[in-house]
Amino acid sequence: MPELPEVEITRRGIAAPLTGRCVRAVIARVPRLRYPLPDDLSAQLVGQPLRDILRRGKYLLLAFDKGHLLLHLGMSGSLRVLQAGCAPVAPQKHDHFDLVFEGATLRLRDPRRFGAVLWLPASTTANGLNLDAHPLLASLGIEPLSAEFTSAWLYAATRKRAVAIKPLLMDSHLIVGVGNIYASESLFRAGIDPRTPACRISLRRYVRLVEAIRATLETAIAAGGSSLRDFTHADGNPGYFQQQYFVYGRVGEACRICKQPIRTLRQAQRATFYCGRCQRR
DNA sequence: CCGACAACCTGTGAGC
DNA sequence: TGCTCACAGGTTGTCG
Repeated sequence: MPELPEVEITRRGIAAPLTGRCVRAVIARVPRLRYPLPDDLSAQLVGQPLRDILRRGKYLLLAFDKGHLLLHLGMSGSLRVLQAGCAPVAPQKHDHFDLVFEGATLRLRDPRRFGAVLWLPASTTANGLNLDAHPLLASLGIEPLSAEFTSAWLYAATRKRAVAIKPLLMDSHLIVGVGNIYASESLFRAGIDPRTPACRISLRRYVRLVEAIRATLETAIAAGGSSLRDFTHADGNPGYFQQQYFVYGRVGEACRICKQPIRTLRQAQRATFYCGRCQRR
């Protein structure tokens, strides 16, 4: 499920009720997700107050004095907060991991188990601040909502890339957080055919693409922000939202701009959706 | 370095 | 109803 907007919405949704609370217990029900779960999490976390929750790409980083707990939601992961005051909620089949705080529990559900829970001790994160020292974070690309993400940067970064622009947008070593849905949506907004080789796109068109990526992500965050309260509902779904997509999942339906049917194709084994009239090479 | 592909895992919906 | 298949919002590792 989660691309950058969903992860950011999750971050905000769980930070509000959990920041400042102390960890009481760690409950791991399944020994491995994408990687084996660390076996000493209780020793590291119990008694520690949660200082902050950061996001880098699609990774969430729960900051404690002794290090960071890294969470990734993979394809199917979600987090929610169970308030201690409410009736206890029995863990379901795919509820693999609980972080029990004083007064509330953070619960990770992930049916496909492509997600991750890792412990990054402060000692290996170079004075506790430089998270980029961890191999999973070290090779991550630019944050698309940062000031550094500009058309000039993207143009320069793509001069020698013959690959089609759509799979390139999804390459987290170049840009983080843009997944299969928002890559298609951004290219539609920018009027660019998803098959266009990245090196053949002009600076002018990259100006439009960078604006489109920002608008797409920010619109999605804004749409999800209205459902933040769901993160603390006892049995609600954790704040993901129905959004009006321009092209994603709309094969055969009329383009919202020109009424031509939306088309689909496969790129890098992923479905791409686009409008053949509104988007050009 | 670049690009293409398989792999990880479970659930769901379509078609027979 | 039950089977099989294709596909699902991510990332890594391997190969040429």
